[in-house]
Amino acid sequence: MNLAMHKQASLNPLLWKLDAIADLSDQDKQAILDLPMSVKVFEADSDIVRDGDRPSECCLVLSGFTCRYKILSDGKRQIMGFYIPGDIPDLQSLHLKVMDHSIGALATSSIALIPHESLHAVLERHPGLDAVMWRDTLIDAAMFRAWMIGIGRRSAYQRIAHLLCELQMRLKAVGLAGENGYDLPVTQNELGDALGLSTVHVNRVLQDLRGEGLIVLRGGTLHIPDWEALQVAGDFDPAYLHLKR
Amino acid sequence: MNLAMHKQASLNPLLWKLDAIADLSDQDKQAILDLPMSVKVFEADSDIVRDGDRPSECCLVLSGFTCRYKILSDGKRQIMGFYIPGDIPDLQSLHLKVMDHSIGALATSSIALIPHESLHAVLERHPGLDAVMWRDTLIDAAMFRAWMIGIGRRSAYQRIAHLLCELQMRLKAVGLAGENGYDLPVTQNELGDALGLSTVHVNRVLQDLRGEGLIVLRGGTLHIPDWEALQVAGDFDPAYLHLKR
DNA sequence: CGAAGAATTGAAAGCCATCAACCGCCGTGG
DNA sequence: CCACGGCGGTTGATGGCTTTCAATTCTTCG
Repeated sequence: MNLAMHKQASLNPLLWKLDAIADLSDQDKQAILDLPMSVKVFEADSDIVRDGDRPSECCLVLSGFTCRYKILSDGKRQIMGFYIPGDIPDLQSLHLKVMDHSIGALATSSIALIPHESLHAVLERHPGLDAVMWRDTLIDAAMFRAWMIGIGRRSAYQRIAHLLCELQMRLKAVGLAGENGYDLPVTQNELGDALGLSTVHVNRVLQDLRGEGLIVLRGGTLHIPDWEALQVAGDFDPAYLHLKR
Repeated sequence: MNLAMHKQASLNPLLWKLDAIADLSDQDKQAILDLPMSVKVFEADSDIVRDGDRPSECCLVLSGFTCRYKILSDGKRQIMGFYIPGDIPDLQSLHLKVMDHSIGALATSSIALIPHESLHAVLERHPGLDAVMWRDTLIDAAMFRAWMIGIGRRSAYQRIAHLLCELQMRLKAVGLAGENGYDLPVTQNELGDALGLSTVHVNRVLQDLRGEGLIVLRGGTLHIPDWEALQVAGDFDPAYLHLKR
């Protein structure tokens, strides 16, 4: 990647993200940079795409923090994933016309909207990109599976540790985490909805993790004093993220 | 679909399945029928693909009953999905080189093995098929999400009802379920591993479901006396399966 | 008929949810 | 400048769904 492209990459977290999961040719990268998109800012707690929608564009997270969630008939919410800059949480809408869940902003987020037709056209002309995008949705599915395993078979303590590990890896891949910590603009209530736990229990387990010296979490900033130990506590194996390094 | 093709379709459950989730051209169908494949029979409780493998072929279920699962470091097993004739549980291996979980046979199953290179070649020449296959993996991901919601936010009673509903819909789509029931060659232990429940609790909840008159389950055969009621009990909405009808 | 696996039952314990209250921070407005 | 209001975080008590352990019955099949 030459200097000019590097500069553009910093403007486009999508390239950072794709670079972390696959090898892209320069033509493919340029094609991405040439994609038409309109940028829109979403306030915290607002919906970007709603359950039942038939989107005609995909949303690329440029900054902020978003999540995939669904509201059940009894009002409970299950968050199924957190999406950070570089992610396209509704890439699937390219091939699944009706949304079966919602995408929402947890913090103020700027979102690039890319028309389906533009994406389809680019993917058709760049088979390599098509493969990478497919791969991205497959990694998304792998994260669902990891999440499922956590909810199904791990204790609350392990689950939270695992989630914090996953975010560390993913945020670092797009340059948004340091070696041992990151900003986590997520409430304990939202963590609970993500992990299938009550807010109260999340609070208590976080205190346990703090007590063990595994995390320092204050004011939306997470510090991980001992990365190895946290991985062990969360039974975390990053293989499922399918990152290149 | 003309008569000749219909006949071949009965030989290839994959066509039935794809027909249920997308519109295929006759050329696309023929391309699928022309795929080279070798058939292999797997005994119950044997692995078809293993965690850590780097498959060079995809496995298409022709008959039997298989599942996707992962063993945790403490020995617990989480089953992440059941796969039935017409499904290609490791289609993802086309773009994710290393398996992050295993595929196993729950009942004796005949599996068609299709070389990656053949699939890649066909998908390249048939963009429509490429889209359908991508769509298939996206529906797989949607099932993970539905599963996750169940484990995270639904009671054991709802979860089991929901799973039985899902299988009814999917089996019917490939002609393996009647209007109100199907063969379910799955032990209560396996149901538990799928739903994040203990065997004992699965047993008790099944008795509850029987007591409510929602299911009749004996000797691996499930009968659903009141389909509507079971859907309500499981809070089941088939939208996530993205079936055409 | 015997053995192995699957289903079932009972009792006890534990993790986590629920309910309810209180604290602390921070932005707003008088 | 300080009171107010709201949200997020924290704490305590209680209860229930589910697990675990253990033992028994039922099924299937060689």
